[in-house]
Amino acid sequence: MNERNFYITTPIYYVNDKPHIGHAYTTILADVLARCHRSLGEPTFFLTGTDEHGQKVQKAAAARNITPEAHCDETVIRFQELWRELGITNDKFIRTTDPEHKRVVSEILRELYDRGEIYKAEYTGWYCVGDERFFTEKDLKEGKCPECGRDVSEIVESNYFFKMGQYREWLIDYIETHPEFIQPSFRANETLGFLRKDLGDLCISRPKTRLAWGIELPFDRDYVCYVWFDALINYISGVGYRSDEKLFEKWWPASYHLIGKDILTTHTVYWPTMLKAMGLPLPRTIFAHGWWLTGSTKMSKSLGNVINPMAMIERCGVDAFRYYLLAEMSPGQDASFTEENFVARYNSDLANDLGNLLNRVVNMTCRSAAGAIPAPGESTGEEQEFNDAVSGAIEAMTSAITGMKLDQGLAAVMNAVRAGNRYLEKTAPWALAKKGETAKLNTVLFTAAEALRKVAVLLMPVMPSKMAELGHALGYEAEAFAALKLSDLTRPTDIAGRKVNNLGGLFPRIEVEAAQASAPKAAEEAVNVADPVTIDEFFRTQLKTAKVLTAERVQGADKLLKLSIEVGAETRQLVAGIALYYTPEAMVGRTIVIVANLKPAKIRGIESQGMLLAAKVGDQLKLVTVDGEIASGASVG
RNA sequence: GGCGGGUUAGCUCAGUUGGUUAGAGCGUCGGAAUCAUAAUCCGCAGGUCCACGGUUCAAGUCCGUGACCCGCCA
Repeated sequence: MNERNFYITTPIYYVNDKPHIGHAYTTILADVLARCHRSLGEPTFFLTGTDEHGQKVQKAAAARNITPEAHCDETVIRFQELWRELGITNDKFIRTTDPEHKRVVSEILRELYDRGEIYKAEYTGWYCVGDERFFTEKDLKEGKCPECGRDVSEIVESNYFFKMGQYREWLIDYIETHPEFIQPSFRANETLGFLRKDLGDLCISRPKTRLAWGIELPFDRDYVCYVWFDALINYISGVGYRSDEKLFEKWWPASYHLIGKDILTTHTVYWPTMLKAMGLPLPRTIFAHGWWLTGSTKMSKSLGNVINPMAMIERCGVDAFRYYLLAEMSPGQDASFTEENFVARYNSDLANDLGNLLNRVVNMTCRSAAGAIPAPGESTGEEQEFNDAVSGAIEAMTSAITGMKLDQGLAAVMNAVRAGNRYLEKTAPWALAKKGETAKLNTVLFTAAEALRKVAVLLMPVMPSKMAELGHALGYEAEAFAALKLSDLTRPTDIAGRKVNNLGGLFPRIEVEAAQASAPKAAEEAVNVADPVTIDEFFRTQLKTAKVLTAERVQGADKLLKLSIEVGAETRQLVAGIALYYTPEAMVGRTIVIVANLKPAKIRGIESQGMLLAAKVGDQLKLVTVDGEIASGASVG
């Protein structure tokens, strides 16, 4: 491998999973690093993809009554579309169902088997029929299934094992002598801790009777290859191992395997020993990043607090999302994702500092320099100070890329941007224009514009399309600007004389009023428990769901809406005092909750056959509704 | 229970091999300015650097003990 070639991978994601912020973060981080290294002029290869075999896919496909292949073909699109949306520039998307990958896995299995690295053994385990899962003695909790607590049955099964244990000493030594191999270093410690206990052999098969959806073992057609042995090989099959040796020579060993900390052991123990057995060199660095947390809880599907990346993008744009993820997490540590935090950082860094600086420069150039960036006059200490901050940012960003500290690099860039705003305050070009000090004015406008150009190049890997817009604002053709590299920043600039374009706000501020309204203070009224109702009393009130068919304002009453609603088979009329909070149009089609056995009453001469439920605090009112689709007339309680 | 890491301004965190008044960003407050997305700039806010003990001329920075938190493993 050429030292200057950069090959980076993400894990291959389980195709049956729904993409979430964890997938998005790893992939964006890999993308930014890939773009950075391209920007440094290094040949770069970026691989991502999907892991498509296994029980869950088999089950999901069966449930849909389609083949696993068809299921994968459909679900893989979710990842591919998201990556397109996020501007991911992977050079290849590998799927473990690719014929090429399957052939390579099969060949490797055959070779290792022939060389005695893989053997067959019988072992006893426990099977939970309900979960359809196999457990070892150690997994069990008090003799029961650790997942569901039900009884398990003992079964004897034969499987194939990879002789992983024999490489224990070698791997310990390798990790100890290669501090860059596992990053951050405390993850290397964890791996060593794991290795200090005994290291067993790795079960790499499943009998087809239990799992049919997988790569068949070439030496025993009754078995398929199990999970990791199949999946990990993507890192080499994706760059031509056993299919295009020249390509493989070019890229292997990988510069980085980016992973989440949950799959540390598989990557720092299974994978290196597999490579050792194959006689291949190990990747230079396996980097495990942390989790995104909401509050202090791990993001996970089962906890239902997953932030949908797509939803965030709609709100703020892809580039800002990418910037936030990179600026906020110091790689390796966990980080919290909160909307408040996101808005604060967006407004502060992108809107107030960077976007505003660009706007100031463009506006003044239009007003005081006929819309073209002027050639500079003489420089003074003020220019020097600002330029130093920009140079510092270039230096910091460059070393941040190789040191995997992009958050720090971005901080240095923002520091330069702030220096830019400071520079304008000090030199006050608006005052220079009034006084007619053209030479100094030209110097200031030029210096600021040129600094922005450099900043844009530094931020391009993180925010490619926004920085393209910035380039356009400074009068560059899109393609020419996108082609600018970090390594070009030492060359003389060609910015003087360019016609600027007023974009009218590169990063519009996100106003927080909406966010505040959606998170009102808790009601202060205390609940009176001194006089409780019995359950029978409570159920004298019949609550039912109802669907709003029509809605109109009541003449002469600005607070009232007249609704016709469907309650099961019957249609009723209802008058509700919600007109200040809901328009008639907003009501139609909604499912609401009503008191169905309320004594009818006349309101403004109109009979109301029931009452709808709503929550009220202060000057806010929200309808009580149900969590999803349900027929009208359903009882609530 | 074993191993490892953490506890620094209201919040999020930096603090190299121990050494002058412990830093940044955000937030709060006061002021300036008006080219700009009510954005910007300046200033202030006095944090027992978890606690106790120790080493040292000198400790947030090394050692010990304890408390709390976290990670990996069992």
